[in-house]
Amino acid sequence: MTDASAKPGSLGPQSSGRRPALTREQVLTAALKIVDESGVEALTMRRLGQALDRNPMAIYRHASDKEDLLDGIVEQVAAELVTPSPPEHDRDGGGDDGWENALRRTAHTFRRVALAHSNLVPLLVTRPLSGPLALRPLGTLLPFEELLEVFINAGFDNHGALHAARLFTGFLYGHVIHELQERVHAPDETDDLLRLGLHRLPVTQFPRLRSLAAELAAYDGAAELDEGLTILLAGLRSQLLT
Amino acid sequence: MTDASAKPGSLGPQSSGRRPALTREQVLTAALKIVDESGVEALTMRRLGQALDRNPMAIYRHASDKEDLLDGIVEQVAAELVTPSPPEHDRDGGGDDGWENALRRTAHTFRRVALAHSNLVPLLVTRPLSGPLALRPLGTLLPFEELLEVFINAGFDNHGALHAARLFTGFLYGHVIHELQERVHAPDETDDLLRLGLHRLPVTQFPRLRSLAAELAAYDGAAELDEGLTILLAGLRSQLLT
DNA sequence: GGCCCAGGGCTACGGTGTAGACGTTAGACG
DNA sequence: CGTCTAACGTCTACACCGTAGCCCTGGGCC
Repeated sequence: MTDASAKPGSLGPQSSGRRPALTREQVLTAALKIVDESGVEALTMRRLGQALDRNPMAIYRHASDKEDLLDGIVEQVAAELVTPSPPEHDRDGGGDDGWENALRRTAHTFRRVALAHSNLVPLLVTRPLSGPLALRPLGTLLPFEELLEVFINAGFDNHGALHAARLFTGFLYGHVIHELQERVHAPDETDDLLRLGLHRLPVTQFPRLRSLAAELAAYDGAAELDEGLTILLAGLRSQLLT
Repeated sequence: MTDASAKPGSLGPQSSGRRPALTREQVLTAALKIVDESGVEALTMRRLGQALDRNPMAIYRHASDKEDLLDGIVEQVAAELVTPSPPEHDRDGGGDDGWENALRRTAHTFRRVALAHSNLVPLLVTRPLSGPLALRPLGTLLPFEELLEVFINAGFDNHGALHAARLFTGFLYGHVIHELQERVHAPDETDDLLRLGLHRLPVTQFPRLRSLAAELAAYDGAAELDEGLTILLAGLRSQLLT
């Protein structure tokens, strides 16, 4: 051990400095970067250690597990979803259909964030399944709490609000899943059928899908989200009036 | 066909008789069994080989990849979703709101199948993200094609049908994800707050969620699905009338 | 001073997916 | 009949994975 050649030092002068010490946030940010750039399967303890210029095992000081690491990433992204400004006192004014606009904004924010971290979407949607709701990282529950608030302020009772909130987040999940599936197959092909790869589908089994080539080609995520919102909000509104 | 009693002695180092040769379906069935019983993370090439009493490498003759294996499993479960009886000629009769009932049935079937393979749900929801729609295993597209059929017969135009089908499957995804999250934490505790683990949540941050303990405790999946359907169908119906 | 202990480094272990070469056989075809 | 071929199964080997366990170090505490 006398040989303290300090390994891949390559840093500044050997003598003094200990490096400034990692924080959980740095770890999570680096991990998220890897996922964003190269996909979930590229997120490896060794690669993450490399990105942090630390020994892979150092990570375990800030995340007990790889599972915990993934939870942390999701939680960090979930933080991008919480609305920064609590519209507290506008309840008196036009609180009439304000809740619908609030939901529209929430939906578009969710869409934007999800698309900005599209590689993370599988985790975002799937992590909640790893355990009962109340044991999930608190940060991931905050957006849901905010939704509940919106619905209750809109006039739903407890049961209705819980239900509406579930319906709404389910809708959001569904939307991004579908939108991410719309990746074009061969962008240089002119014919819609070919460009989307729909020619692969047997005509007899998939008459409907094949005939939708034009619609599929003209996909517009934001518009689709809005249309879905219109339908969903109509349903919720009718529920509220009874 | 599942009966594999054909195995002669199941031993005899290399006695003589050749075993009846594997089929892709057998491989997928065995894989699905492992997933159902022990979770996705337990599905390992070696373990699957063991379950099939074959060398792990034999699997690669029937699935090019582990990815392909997973796709195959999902496809097999998707086959449980296709409605066996095509109601062809009842189009004349009471085609009025028949489509709503059809959707209700579809939804409950989906729920039943998803809960029967709850360990597979993450894959079911997530696999579609692994590539463009038209490149997915055909079997997984069939339920979608059937949905399109329903909506078009109900009177939606191409665009509307595509949209409605996406909305509907997104709703189904969302529902099962939420339902699976309702696993009770400590079933022997009498107080709802404690039993659900909600006491973990800081009161100041989660007033709404905590106050919903009773509702959360009384969760009924089928009922929730029906309520969601009511809302969603109301929205779709109003869309159809315009 | 003495102590503690959080943060980081290193090695090592058991497990993973799968490439590649090799055997064996059932059936096609002359 | 013999020969060829393609499918199926086996084995070995490799690179990589998550992480248990132990050590060292330095700054804050009494």
